[in-house]
Amino acid sequence: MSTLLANLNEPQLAAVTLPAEHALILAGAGSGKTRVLTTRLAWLISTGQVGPQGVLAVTFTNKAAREMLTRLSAMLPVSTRGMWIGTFHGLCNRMLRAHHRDAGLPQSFQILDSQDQLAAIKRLLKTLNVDDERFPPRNLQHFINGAKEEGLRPAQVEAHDDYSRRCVELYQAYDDQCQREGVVDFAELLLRSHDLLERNQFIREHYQRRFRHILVDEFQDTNRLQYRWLGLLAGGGAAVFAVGDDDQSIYAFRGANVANMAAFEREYRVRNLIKLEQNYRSQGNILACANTLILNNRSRLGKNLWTDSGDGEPVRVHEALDDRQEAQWLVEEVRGLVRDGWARSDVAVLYRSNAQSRVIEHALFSAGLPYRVYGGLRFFERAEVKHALAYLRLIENPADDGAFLRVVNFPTRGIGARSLEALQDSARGGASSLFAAVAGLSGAAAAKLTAFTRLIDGLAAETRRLPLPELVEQVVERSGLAAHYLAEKEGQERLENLRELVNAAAAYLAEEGIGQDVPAAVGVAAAAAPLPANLLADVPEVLGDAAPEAGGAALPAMTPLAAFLSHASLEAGDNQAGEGADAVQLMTIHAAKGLEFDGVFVTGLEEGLFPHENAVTGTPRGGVRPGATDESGLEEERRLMYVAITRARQRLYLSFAQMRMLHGQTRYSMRSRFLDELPEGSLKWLTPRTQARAEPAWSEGYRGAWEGFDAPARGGARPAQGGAGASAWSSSTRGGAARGRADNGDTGRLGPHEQRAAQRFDRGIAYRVGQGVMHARFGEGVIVGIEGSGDDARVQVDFGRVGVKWLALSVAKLETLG
DNA sequence: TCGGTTCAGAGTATT
DNA sequence: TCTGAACCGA
Repeated sequence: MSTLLANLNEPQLAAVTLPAEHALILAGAGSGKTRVLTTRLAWLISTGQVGPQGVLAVTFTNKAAREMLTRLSAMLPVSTRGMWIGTFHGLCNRMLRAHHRDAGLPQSFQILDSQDQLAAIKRLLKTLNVDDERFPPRNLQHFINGAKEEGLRPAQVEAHDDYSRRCVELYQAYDDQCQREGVVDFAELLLRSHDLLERNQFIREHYQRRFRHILVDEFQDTNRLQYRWLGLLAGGGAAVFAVGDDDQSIYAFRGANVANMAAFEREYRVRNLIKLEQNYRSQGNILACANTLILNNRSRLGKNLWTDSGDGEPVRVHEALDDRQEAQWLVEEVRGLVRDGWARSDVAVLYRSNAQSRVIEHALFSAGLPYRVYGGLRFFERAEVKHALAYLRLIENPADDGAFLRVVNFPTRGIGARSLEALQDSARGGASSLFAAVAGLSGAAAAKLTAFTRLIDGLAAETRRLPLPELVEQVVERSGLAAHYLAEKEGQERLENLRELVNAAAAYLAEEGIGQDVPAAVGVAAAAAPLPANLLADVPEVLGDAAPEAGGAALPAMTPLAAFLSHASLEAGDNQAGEGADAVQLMTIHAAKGLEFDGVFVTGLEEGLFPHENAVTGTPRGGVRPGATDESGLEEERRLMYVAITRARQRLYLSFAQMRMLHGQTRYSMRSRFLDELPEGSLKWLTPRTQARAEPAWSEGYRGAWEGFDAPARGGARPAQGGAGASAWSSSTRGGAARGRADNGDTGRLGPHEQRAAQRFDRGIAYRVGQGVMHARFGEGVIVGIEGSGDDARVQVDFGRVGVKWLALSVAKLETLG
């Protein structure tokens, strides 16, 4: 015990040892959140307040769940097997497996990942002859998932017009299709589990009695449905211990509802609110930047990070001419760090959007610096792996039409579109699965299709006695997949991935504690083999309550194969590229959340990119509203910046470029407003700090500037679309009231940005960004930047094909146009 | 049925 | 500019 609680700081200790009541822990970045969570768990158990079976701990990612399990077993001499620690989806899956009948699901229902779901929707639209131009599958997927995450079944979705009525119909048809085929999507796992708890008093009370303590990680990321799910579980008096950080809420776009934190505090009458503000990760200047920046957000619960490790180095800021130069500079800095003895893997390069990685990769590659890009295709998402899984799914559940269509003609068996159309017609007529409909078919196509179903039947029968890894191996061989990739020129890697799938099956069994000698296709309980503890350990207990006389042997059990398939859906695996190597780490800021590095580069700090244009204008969410600003979107971007900054332990670089290739066109942007929200004293500019920022291109001011501006006849002279990133502080300075020439210093109700811009204007340069000009030698151009004043004044002009030039006004002869 | 061409779209993402 | 998906011809 003493070792368990040793070295906790005061608020950490207070949180860990709170009484069995609801609590909200506001855990700042790097404040030891995971430690508090796991130590709380360990403390509750080791003090005998609750047994390992009496707690439920839920996370968002498998990684976080694994970490919690690992740390917990290091702290406690207790087997974590069978404990309810996992992701929302994993735990819901577990619950649905245990009560599949009550949940209205077949014993071995399969889980659709996003890819599968989209395919299912496309298939549905085709079957129903729906115009997929009017109802794009992606939109429908979004609509369906959105509804489910709000806890809404089709009947409960409000539809006020024909279009949304049709969407609701399609939602219903999609759910029917899933039900027919015995599959559930990710959102359905949660919703089904929620509905089960809500409707079935017996099951609900069982779990309410069982879980006395509910611990939730990353509470700021919960959506409404997850909040309600927790509510049902906690309804019997469990103590909810919610840990989160509203300042790190960066997933609103995928349904996260930060308001759940405030709602929790209110609805659960939380009396224990603890803030963890001591940061053990970053040095002072870095924290000062984070703290000062986030003060610009209005909607916060409020928190201020501190450290006792000193100021450390200043935060370095670099301005580059363009994206390539930014990357080049970065490469030089990294080289310097490596020379100084840094490991490359201690350095991370962060960016707002994936597209930005290309230029950086190019520069790193050219310099021979090893790097690793996070994200991308993961193991179980690979085409060849999905193909193999589709065969396995058919063995487990022949009604899975999605799996059927995926592999019926892969490798090719001469089964073309026409045969499949005939089959689909027949299946529709008989309301049966495609697999079942094959039997009723006649003609030339029938023979080939029958050969396919025989293959599957044969595999199912002959592999029934085999342990899972051997089953997988057999399927890879006899499906023809192995031969197919062997014959393919570039099939080597795919073949290796298929071999890896066999290993993954073996590893899965080992992890779940299922004996390797258990036949894969035979129900685990029926075979009297050890239960896959994580999946079924509590079933007897549940059924024991329901029907004390029912013995465990009568249990409907899931096969190791079915269990492995759901594992494959729920955990997509890593993208293995370059793992373990000493390489510079490249990733989006989103992907960096939760990680930390000695050195961090945050790149592309430009208006339009970061904060991202769409977030600021509220597009496409909420429709295109040019010129509008979206405060909540901007605040989320700022939190993203906060996350980025707080990844760094020791050294932080912030960089931006004056122009950047975007969508094939050169874009000019102002530096990000976030840079101007950092405390000057904590920064060190590596390049001269230029003057004021202007309003971003898409703002009110942008339109003001371009109105009345006649684009030069030669299209090339006009900056690329949205190009006058540096446009128009001239008009925006007056809050958009009077347009045109800025001629006074009325800065009364202006924000800091506008004020600075207005001051700049007072210095009396008669040019403005966005202004068309004519140069004797370079021709027509557009001003994209202004610097200095008086005799030192320079303007940056885009002359289209001629290029972008800085011109000193005292030297260059410019004529204004328009 | 494959392979080339064309076209649109290009923000962040876990399960 | 670059990518992925859809489409058409052999």
